[in-house]
Amino acid sequence: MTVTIKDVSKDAAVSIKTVSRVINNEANVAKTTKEKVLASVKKLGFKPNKSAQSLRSKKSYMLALLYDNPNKSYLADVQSGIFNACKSTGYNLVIQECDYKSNELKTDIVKFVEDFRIDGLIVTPPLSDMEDFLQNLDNHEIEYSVIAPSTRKPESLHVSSNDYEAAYSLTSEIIKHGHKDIGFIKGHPKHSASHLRFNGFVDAIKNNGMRINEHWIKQGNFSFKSGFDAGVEIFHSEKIPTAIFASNDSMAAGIMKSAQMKGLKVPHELSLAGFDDSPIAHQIWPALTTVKQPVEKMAAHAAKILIAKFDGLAEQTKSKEFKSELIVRESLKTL
Amino acid sequence: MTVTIKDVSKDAAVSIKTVSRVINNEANVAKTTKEKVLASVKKLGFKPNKSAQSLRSKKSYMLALLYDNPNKSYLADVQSGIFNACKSTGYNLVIQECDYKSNELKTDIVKFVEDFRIDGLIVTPPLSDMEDFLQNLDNHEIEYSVIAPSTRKPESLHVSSNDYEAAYSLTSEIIKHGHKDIGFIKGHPKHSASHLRFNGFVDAIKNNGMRINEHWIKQGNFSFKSGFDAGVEIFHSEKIPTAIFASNDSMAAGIMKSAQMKGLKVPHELSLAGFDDSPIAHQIWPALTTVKQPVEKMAAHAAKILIAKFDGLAEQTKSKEFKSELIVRESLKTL
DNA sequence: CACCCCATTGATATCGTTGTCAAAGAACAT
DNA sequence: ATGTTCTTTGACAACGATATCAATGGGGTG
Repeated sequence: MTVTIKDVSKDAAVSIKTVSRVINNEANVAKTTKEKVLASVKKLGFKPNKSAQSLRSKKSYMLALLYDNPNKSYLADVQSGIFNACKSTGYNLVIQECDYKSNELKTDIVKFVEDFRIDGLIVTPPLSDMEDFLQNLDNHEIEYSVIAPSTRKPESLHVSSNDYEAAYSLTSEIIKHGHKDIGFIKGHPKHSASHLRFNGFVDAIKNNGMRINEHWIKQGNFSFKSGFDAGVEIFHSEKIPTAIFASNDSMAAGIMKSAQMKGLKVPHELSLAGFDDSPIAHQIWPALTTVKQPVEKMAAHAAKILIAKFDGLAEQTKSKEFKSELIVRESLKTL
Repeated sequence: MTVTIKDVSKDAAVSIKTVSRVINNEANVAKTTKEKVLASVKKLGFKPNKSAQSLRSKKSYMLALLYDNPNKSYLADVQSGIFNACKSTGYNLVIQECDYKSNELKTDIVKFVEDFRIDGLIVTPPLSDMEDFLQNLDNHEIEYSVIAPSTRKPESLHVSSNDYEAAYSLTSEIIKHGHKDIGFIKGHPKHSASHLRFNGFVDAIKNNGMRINEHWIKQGNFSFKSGFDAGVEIFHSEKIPTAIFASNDSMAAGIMKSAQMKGLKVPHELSLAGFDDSPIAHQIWPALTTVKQPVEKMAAHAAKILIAKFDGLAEQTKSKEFKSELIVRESLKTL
């Protein structure tokens, strides 16, 4: 038989309400009572029944992760971070794929939250960049935590990364290696990270007294293929850059493929840099110079602050910016 | 306010028990009554409260996915398949990472299942190959469905793939391309797929009247690095093969890296083949010849048969073998 | 000492379902 | 017509927690 709150109350010789108070860490329980109850809980191996708690307290103890088509390793890292944060909190995670282009997205998600009684959402790019989508959640009083949003009110829950600074310093690093002709592949235009990374690149170029060559700036969408296509275009032109900075690793890998097909040797004739430190970055040769973001930690924090808010731990409900790490690998060569 | 079974019963002018019968598809409800109730359910937009159902029926409606360190894209595919299968069934998924080497694994998982009242498990390699682990689940009357197990009793729930046949036909394909000197990198020894793939390779070689060169058979563990190391070893020897078949794509990519570092041109001087059709297979150049398994479909089926069993749908509770697809890409060249 | 206040505790109702069991009526056999 | 069985239905208890609200008692205040 499973142990219930009743068994504990009998063992500790208190009422079930007092046991409930103890396991919910409520105030106004005498220290001795609390200890007595905790001893019984431990002795009997009591675990509160989630369904009963949920039914009575009208909380589902479920978070949902909203995503639209990120790369699989990013998604896996995000999930893994959230799962770790949920562990031992009693919260669980469900995963919900979305279509950011859908007209019904807003209403679908509200319906989803209501149908499943989801307590809170964790929103990832590019949904995190859709101001009206987030506003709609606010209107329906749905709680959420955003990963890497473009702009957010200070009181909203969010985690961000220093994309601009990271792109700036990666660009500076490329320049330090002697490169003057540098191409750039932009990311998906709906992701705010795309713009931050591009701005970091542009400013680093300008602050080093160099100029942008528009022919070497291509629009991508974070996919391998878009990188490949951009590479084909660039290598087709008369003069080609000595280095290309792609807004993520998949696109950098795409460029590498197009370069190699063209017979261009990386890094001897072309240096490359990516962003994200995805698995592919070190599974190709030469390995990619890139920027590693603590995605897992960011996701964990996003979940943590959301749960902290539910549990009324105001002091732990702090949005935060995470620092990235520059990783220089073989694909970047000194000219 | 949310709509409850009581509201429906009032609207349909029946008892709550009858509504319950209808939404649970129980037998012995008159057709007209059923229609009446369903109309009210639809009209009011009633959704049963999971917590209440769960509390009363002692089912959690939660499945757990057990895994130990697969590659992220495999994990993502498995999850995605299961989530799709769960959709509209009312079941949810939690993800549980395991350490297959841990001594406490068996007891930990039993405890996990009991603590969280998990209804059933979906077990992936290499846990699916640990006969004693599965036996322990049987002993504790824990329901589960296994993905790609080595050997299973016919009455157990499992999905499998034709690893042996796929490896056999990929090897035959390599031979058809004129290769006689073929190396092989084995996968993780604890995964039954490793042995199936190796056996398929060996038999294809023998049935084509050729011989295995032991120097070109290396033990790997499915990781990129193990492939790279195996490549370094092989290319170090006097005579090198004209083709290498690695038991998965990561290792094939590792070999490609070691080949390229050695100055060996793929595929002109060395043909390569992998297995799994991971993203990396077509994100490197030349793209890998490989075998694609319908991982997502397999995982979905594993979940489906488990849920079908819970719901008493015996006829849908059928284990199944899935066929793989050979994908020939640039890394395999005719000699 | 009388009073009030606040901290602590418990009895009981309640959340929204499903399980139990019995009743009512239809159908069938004798 | 009567008894028996089967189908259909409902009243009410139960699942295991939290919420409400009242009771208790110790401590401080005038």
